[in-house]
Amino acid sequence: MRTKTTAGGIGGDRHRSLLAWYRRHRRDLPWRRTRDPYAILVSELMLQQTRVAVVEDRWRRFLERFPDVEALAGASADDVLALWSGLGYYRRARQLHAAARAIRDRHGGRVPAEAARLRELPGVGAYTAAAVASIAFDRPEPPVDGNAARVLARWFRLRGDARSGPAARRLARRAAELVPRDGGAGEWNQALMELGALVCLPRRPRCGACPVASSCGAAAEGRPERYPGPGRATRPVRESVVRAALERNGRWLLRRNGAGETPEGLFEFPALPCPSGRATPAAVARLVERRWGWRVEDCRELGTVRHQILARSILVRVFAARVVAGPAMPPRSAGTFRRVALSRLSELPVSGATLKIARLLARR
DNA sequence: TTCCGGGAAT
DNA sequence: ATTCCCGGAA
Repeated sequence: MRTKTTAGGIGGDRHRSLLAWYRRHRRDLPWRRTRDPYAILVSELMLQQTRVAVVEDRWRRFLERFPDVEALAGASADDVLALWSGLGYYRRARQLHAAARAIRDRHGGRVPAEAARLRELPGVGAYTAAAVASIAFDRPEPPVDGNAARVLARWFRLRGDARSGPAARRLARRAAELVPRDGGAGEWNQALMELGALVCLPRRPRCGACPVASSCGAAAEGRPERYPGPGRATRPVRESVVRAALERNGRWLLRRNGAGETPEGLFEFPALPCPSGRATPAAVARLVERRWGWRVEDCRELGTVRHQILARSILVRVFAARVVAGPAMPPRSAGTFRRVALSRLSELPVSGATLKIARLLARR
């Protein structure tokens, strides 16, 4: 049983080693160069379930477009979603938008500093509330993200599902014990998460480079990758779908997903109700005409695109064709369509799969 | 080519 | 317990 000694307590050797490592090795991320709570809130919302490398560029563009709470709160949902295109989990964008409006309407336009108040904002859970409170306001709150959970699980040999249940509670308690109470909470929390991101890796931890390996329980056991415990259980089911890229006068027809279709409200190349295995250019051309009334020429299979929607792994077969006759827009019952040039795709909210298909079309 | 990591809401 | 996505490591 590891007991809490002076050396291991707050301000002791463990803290000093990790903080020294962090100051030396921390990545120069754009949101670490600002103290603006709004900018930090945006970064944390984006970083939920999304890697740093992807978020970096998106965060810059998002803040350029919506530099403060007021700008975001006053924006349209479509504009916010357009800046989010390809990031996935589009609910986060709607929630961030709603959070900005709540901050404007209920907090006088200032991001609240209390974790409890932050927690009330849409899209802000326990982790994000603690992260913003500590990083932007230096409150002694302990955010436990996947990285911190893994570091703590190994450090203190806490096994089990880190995402919920008793193991998650033990991790939260440890994190709360460790966070400095009189300054430096944000720095400490980021150090813990950075260690998880750079050194205490899920599969092949680099214990040789770890500043706290000498006090790490899992490293002492020699099998650190066994912590925290079992991860995802189910394997994704494989599916296949056919989508039509229809061009008319240099513009492509996109359909907006309706209620119940995911991702809801985003534009995608329209799907066809065709058993993917039997899709041929002729069959696709026939379906397009029957479904939307468009007569097409030069129908051919352009290629395939893969994407994941949680439990499903979807293979998209893309057929491209030129519309030569038919209505400007299909009947209302077929959904909402829009004609858009590839160069203007970034102005619309679109899914990642749509961006992939657009890349396919661009280098045709 | 497959596999895996990563928060919040309901 | 289930739903939401994507990119990069293996």
